[in-house]
Amino acid sequence: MSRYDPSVIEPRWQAAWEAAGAFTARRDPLKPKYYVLEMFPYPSGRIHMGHVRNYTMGDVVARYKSASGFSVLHPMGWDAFGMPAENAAMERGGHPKDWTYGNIADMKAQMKPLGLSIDWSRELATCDPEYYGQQQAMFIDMMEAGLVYRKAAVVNWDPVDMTVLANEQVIDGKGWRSGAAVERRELVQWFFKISDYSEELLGALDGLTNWPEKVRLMQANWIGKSRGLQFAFETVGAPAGFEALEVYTTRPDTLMGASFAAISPDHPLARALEGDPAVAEFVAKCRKGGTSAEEIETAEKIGYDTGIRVKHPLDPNWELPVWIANFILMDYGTGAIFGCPAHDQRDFDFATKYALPIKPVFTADGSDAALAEAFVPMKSEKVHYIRGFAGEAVQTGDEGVAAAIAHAEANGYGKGVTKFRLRDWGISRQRYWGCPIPVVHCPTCGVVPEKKENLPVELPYDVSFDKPGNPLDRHPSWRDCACPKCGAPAKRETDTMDTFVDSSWYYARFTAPRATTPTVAEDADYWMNVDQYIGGIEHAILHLLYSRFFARAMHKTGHLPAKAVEPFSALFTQGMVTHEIYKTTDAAGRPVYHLPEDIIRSEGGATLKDGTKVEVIPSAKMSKSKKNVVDPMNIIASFGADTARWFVMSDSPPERDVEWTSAGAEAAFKHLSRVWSLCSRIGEMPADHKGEGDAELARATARAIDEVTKGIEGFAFNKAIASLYAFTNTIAKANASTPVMKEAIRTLAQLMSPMTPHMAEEVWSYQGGAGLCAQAPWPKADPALLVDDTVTLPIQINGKRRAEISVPKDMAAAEVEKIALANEDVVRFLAGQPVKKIIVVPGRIINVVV
RNA sequence: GCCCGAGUGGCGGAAUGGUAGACGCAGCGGAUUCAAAAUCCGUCGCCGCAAGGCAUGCGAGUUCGAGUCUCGCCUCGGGCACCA
Repeated sequence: MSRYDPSVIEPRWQAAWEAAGAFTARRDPLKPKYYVLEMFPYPSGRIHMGHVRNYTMGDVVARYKSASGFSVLHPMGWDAFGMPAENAAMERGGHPKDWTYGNIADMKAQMKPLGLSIDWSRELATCDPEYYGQQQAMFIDMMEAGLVYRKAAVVNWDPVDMTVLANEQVIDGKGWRSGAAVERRELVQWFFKISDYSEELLGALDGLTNWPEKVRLMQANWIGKSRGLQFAFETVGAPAGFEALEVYTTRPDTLMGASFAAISPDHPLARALEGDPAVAEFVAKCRKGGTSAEEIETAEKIGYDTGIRVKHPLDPNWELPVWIANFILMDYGTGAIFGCPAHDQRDFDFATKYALPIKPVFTADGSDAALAEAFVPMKSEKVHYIRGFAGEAVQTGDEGVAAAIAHAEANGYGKGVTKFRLRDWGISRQRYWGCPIPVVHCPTCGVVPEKKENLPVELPYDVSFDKPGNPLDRHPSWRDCACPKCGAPAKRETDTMDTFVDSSWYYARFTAPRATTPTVAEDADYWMNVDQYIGGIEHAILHLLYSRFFARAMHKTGHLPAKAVEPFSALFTQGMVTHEIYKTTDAAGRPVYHLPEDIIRSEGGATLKDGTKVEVIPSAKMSKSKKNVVDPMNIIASFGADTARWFVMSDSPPERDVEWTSAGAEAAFKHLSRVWSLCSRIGEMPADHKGEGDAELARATARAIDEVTKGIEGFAFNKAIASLYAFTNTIAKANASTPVMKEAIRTLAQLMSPMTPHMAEEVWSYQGGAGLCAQAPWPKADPALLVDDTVTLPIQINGKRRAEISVPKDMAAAEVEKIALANEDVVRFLAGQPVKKIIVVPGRIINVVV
């Protein structure tokens, strides 16, 4: 065995795996199945360290499960539609399709050297007509199932990307991709009725016990269930048709503290009043105040008194003014509220500004003093109701709310309703590079779904990107078609689908990626669900919630079995790969960032190669703009894939961020080299070498198997790797006979194989392992070797460790006590004091209390 | 503001309520070398010559025993948000 040279061994073993078809997923009735999936990448053209970490984690699980006797499905695909392709076409010319498929080829070529155990025969790209045609078929099924509808809606319009964004895609009032300030526009849009499933999507979160608690909580908050009271105020002086004003409140117990009613500037009543120039002016002012968090945060609460009044439901003689207010949202509740300044800070600020009454409903102690700020205790807290109208005078907010709803229902002025924050999913995008919505607009029949035999509705290739907007609208002939119903000339829909639709079912498609239907029952039944899904926390809400909805829709339309409505049985969200940032400033004082490879790191500082001092900024997510990126290809070229894989899995727990350091990468390489030379040394040992350490090494081997197995099972890869370091050191120092040494190093190879599969194969074959290491069964630890005959027990005196003794594992507590008290250190520390109590925890510890 | 999560050596991090700091990095000492790199061996929380003392953000509490459990604070990170 020569020097460790990954550039030689890695391609060799990759070829061997491919020749053996080692990773081809097969439905095997004799084996349990295991489906492991990492969130598929967007084909940007380059892989980054985050990909390496993500796919290595999945690969560790896949290889481990495969060795453990499972029939494993571990596929890979491309989330290939979306705007970067169009942006590239606009910026650099060329065609989105060519750009995308070119990137896929590039990225695949970069992923292959990582030696991932992926079944590439199942590869798919969402921009393949073979894929999106099936998506169109499901869209039509969902239309028939009543899960799709059109409506005119005020949408978030991204003026740069010239497209509509889902609410979920608006971040701080800006488009999530372009970063442009979002405007409001009204368009007719296609929607999925995800809100039909609000209750179910919320309730089913409880069953997702193998999901991070954090993600479940984020989804629950997003769905946002609330219980409250809806009732109508009778209006006085309102225009015709507005005799009643519906309001919704989650605090009906504060009804006696009402001091005004307020409506959103988008409320129909506000619109009806816009004939008044003063109202029109005020409403326009409200709409201008953009939606960015910064603006909202600093925006002053403003209101306009309409002069209309409403009658309090509990006292017809009590009238409240109706204001239009900028802080009332039209799309939550009914777009109208009653304000209770005493118990809501916003209402308090508003009332203070416009001199409206502030009357407490409840207080902490039953007094009725004037308030300096709103009193908003937890609903679970008990308070004294001084203007309550339902239930006990002293009760919790929750009880007060329940009593108020009961009171309203009993007296017929309102009813308890449950509302959700979750809104329907608008999927229309005015873009070219997406899945065409398969419907036709017919002058006589209206909106008609395309016939399934005409699918896929394929994107035309001959389009231009010289103007903003949707190229499909401008295409000379693509829109022209025959009405699927009456055959008359008609026009195609030009909206394409949100790319989140594409990623909402790809996991199901992987079970039968070439089928002529979206899924195949036997395949879906065998492979679903995804047993382990791995990806970034950034998809905690959107992608995962949409997928959960889509799986339900696919079940309803017959494309997935009932057991697959929660498609991801276990979810793991991995942390990012971070790196230090290196900064200098140019003559004009602007920051200049430098790539890690241009930096010379020395003790206490860093310089450029010409000696210029560089400022080192603490580790942050790798980003092109900060230039703190390490190209996986460079790492593979200098150290090999196994080193990159080993490093990203070591040190940090997988859910936490890992900092990439060149020292760490070199350390990983050094360790692999050490394993390599250890393997050589053992290979050169004479076959008849005898040593004294056989039993000891056998025990260490068993312990390593046990620890690494537990580490992988528990997603504690860093701990598995720590055990492997320790085991390597043990073997290196061991003096055992040749067969035991060989057994140990072969076991080491197997235990390392999920992380460093190429090195593992090389060691395995060199030490006479049968077949491929990748196909060898996972080693089992002999339970008898996991327990030691003697144990070392620390002895504490009053909780402080003072001595330790070594006793046989099964020694009776009384006997242990005797030995402990006779120990010379113990005697010395006790100094004759009487022992009050002695606690012996078998196999763990002894504590002497004086 | 609300909801989560986390604070352990110089650093990344280990630790079913039971010997705090596994494993790795960096550091230090040594071997090898003409020398260096590489490699190997040893050492490595802080104070102290030592005995020993002090140490898991801070302060209490529960316990024979607390990094771990409870309560109150502080700091940092993440998510949500004029959501009625």
